[in-house]
Amino acid sequence: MEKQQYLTKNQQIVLDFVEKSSEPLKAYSILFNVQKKGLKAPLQVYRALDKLVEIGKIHKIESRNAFVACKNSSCQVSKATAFSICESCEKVTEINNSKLSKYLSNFEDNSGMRYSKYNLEFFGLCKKCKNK
Amino acid sequence: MEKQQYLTKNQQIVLDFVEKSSEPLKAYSILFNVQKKGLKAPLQVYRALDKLVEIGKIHKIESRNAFVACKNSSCQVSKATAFSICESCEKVTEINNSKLSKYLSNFEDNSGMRYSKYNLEFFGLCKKCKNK
DNA sequence: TTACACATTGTTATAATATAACAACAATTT
DNA sequence: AAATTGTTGTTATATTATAACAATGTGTAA
Repeated sequence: MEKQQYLTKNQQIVLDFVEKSSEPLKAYSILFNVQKKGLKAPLQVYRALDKLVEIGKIHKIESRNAFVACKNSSCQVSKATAFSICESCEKVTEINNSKLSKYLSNFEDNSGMRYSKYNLEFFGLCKKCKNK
Repeated sequence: MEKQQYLTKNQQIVLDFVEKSSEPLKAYSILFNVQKKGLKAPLQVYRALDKLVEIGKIHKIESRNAFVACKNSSCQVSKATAFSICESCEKVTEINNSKLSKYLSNFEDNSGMRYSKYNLEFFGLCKKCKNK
């Protein structure tokens, strides 16, 4: 088989659902919601998510074990991600800041390691929650 | 009770064990290893870990669900953490780079959110694994 | 010093997150 | 068609983490 260019049915179903959501979704919440579409088992969802994360259509919010669709249409691969997370309302936003991504993509320390990927999560209070 | 200044017995046992390790430890691996010291249940370990993470003695590697002792003796609170992770051998190192931490601690985007905390994980191949 | 508040503990049970293993099926290449 | 490889469905199970609650400890203040 050639390198995959189209999404499989399950991947498309999962992606569609995640893209519709305004907030990060848990795997089992996705599962519950796509069961009517035929995905009955956790593995079907996890496999779709794995692939979607790999190709950058979906990002995993590691600190929350949750998944969001990538808002950045040019994002082909999930190799440089940054998010802001409100610790009160749990609102998550993908940060799209070229200065930041340039800074981090070029970051080198004295370990001799060259980094091919990073994930950054910022925490704080969003505007709304700050004013409560 | 006053704000805690000393670690409880369970917290000390868990911290001692994690500090001895050269690699990140999983909660259940910690549990298994401290059972002879009297911590029998997962919750006892998780509670100790929670507190130790809160006070900055231990950091959680979110992408690995694993815990490492903080190598930075001045780290009182776990609010600005950065790690390098080798995707081949899984070696994890805490990055201690004042430029980086200054840059990230002062980072602001246009969301109106001020960040009080961040966690950054870099991925790549360490020196050893690169030369294999 | 007794009583109160409150944090910590131990314990059992269970929830939530994620993967192993394998047989069946589908698509592509040889 | 045979070989190869990837995807699917399925069952079972592993791994990670928390709920609930009674018991115990510890500092503070009446």
